[in-house]
Amino acid sequence: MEPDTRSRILDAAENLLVQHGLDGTTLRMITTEAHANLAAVNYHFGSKEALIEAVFRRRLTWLNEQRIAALDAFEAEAKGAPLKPRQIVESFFGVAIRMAADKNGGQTFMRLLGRTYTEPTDFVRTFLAEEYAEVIARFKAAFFKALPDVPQEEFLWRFHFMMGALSYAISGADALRLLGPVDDSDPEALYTRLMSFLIGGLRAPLPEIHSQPVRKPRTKRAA
Amino acid sequence: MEPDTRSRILDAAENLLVQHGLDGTTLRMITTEAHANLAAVNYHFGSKEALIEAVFRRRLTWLNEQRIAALDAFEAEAKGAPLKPRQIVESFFGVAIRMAADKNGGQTFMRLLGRTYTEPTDFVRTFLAEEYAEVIARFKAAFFKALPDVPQEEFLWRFHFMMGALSYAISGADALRLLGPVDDSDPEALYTRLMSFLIGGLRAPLPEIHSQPVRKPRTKRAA
DNA sequence: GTCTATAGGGGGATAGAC
DNA sequence: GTCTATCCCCCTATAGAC
Repeated sequence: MEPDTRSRILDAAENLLVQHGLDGTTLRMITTEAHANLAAVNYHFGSKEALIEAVFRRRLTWLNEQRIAALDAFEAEAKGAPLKPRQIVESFFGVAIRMAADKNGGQTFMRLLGRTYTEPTDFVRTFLAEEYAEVIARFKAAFFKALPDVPQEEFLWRFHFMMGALSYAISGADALRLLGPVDDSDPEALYTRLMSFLIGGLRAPLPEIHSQPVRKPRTKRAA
Repeated sequence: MEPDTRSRILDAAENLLVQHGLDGTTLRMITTEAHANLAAVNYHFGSKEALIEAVFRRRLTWLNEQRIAALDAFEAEAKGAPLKPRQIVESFFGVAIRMAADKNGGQTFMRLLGRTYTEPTDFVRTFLAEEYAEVIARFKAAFFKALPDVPQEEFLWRFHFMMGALSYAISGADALRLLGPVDDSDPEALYTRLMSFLIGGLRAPLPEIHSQPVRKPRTKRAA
């Protein structure tokens, strides 16, 4: 058992949030599992929302630092030349998959993070945007430099699709089991599989988008 | 406004569920938005869970019928020959993207479906498994026939990753906006982009998985 | 079929003793 | 820092009038 109440509450909240979601997890569930008193949450964190924010920040800050460190290392090695797409993908998604393989909470946390992107809760989105601002800027720049032939908008979509694949790779094990019996116990295999898929998607032939060539002229608004 | 109370409740529930999740949506919110009485939900559906199930089944049954119809059409045309991967992907994911472009509820529903896969609520998973059983069997068979060189386990993972990309394509618009300003208003462009990405991922070079070569002998269970 | 009213339980937050 | 006790709110579900 953790030494201090605060840490025990964070761990319990992480575990319960991934199972029951933000609204489905109650302070009573959390304090019971943490062997703490109900009032302890408000004493240590101030409110349920503040506790949830602390759960995310605890590991997300570290994750994004790792991502930037990985990118820094590749860029130092490249001495100003563009990175290979594989290196950028590795820096962003590889680090995440490796964290997801860490039984010491990382696994739980990454599942929580994965399901949170599709749950648009306002206060969560606000601090996620904060936490991600720097890492997103760095990776966009690296990708644009590495793939100058890919239109920026196209790349943003592909990055988004890649996030979806990552999310399911980590937190969609239940959906996966809908498909049939599979072995999801080997993180190394998962890493290899996902990287292969992501790079295949990223480097797919560019589609021709026959979109409206120009934004439609602004007409009177419909009622 | 819809003619009957029952339909109004279903529509209101769909809208609210996608925004607030299963636990975050209350019967009061639903009946208020539907201009119905609080007791109407229990009269028409029996319980909150039964209402949620009705919301899913109303459109999911139709969606999966469309998927199977699309596959049937391609298979009739192929006269027993394996389909092209592109045709199978089109049948499964193309139909979904097209439903997601339908403003008449399909859009909302597909976003709801996308976020539900990563929310493992027991009673939802139960009826989703039911609704998907047939379509999954059909598509697995078609894929295995089309790509006999891809190991089945590898394919299941790729299918799973593709589901993740689809989910984000449809319901992750908020996460996408974290990345920067993008135009997500053109469903045709989204369709083209996603298909290109999915097929790139599906046809990526097979990774070498250095997993434990044989299932470990069954040892005594740990405590 | 639709309403009002209410039962019965559980939620987050806090006051105040220790 | 940690506890008990409690406030006040909102939840789902249902009984019973219309």
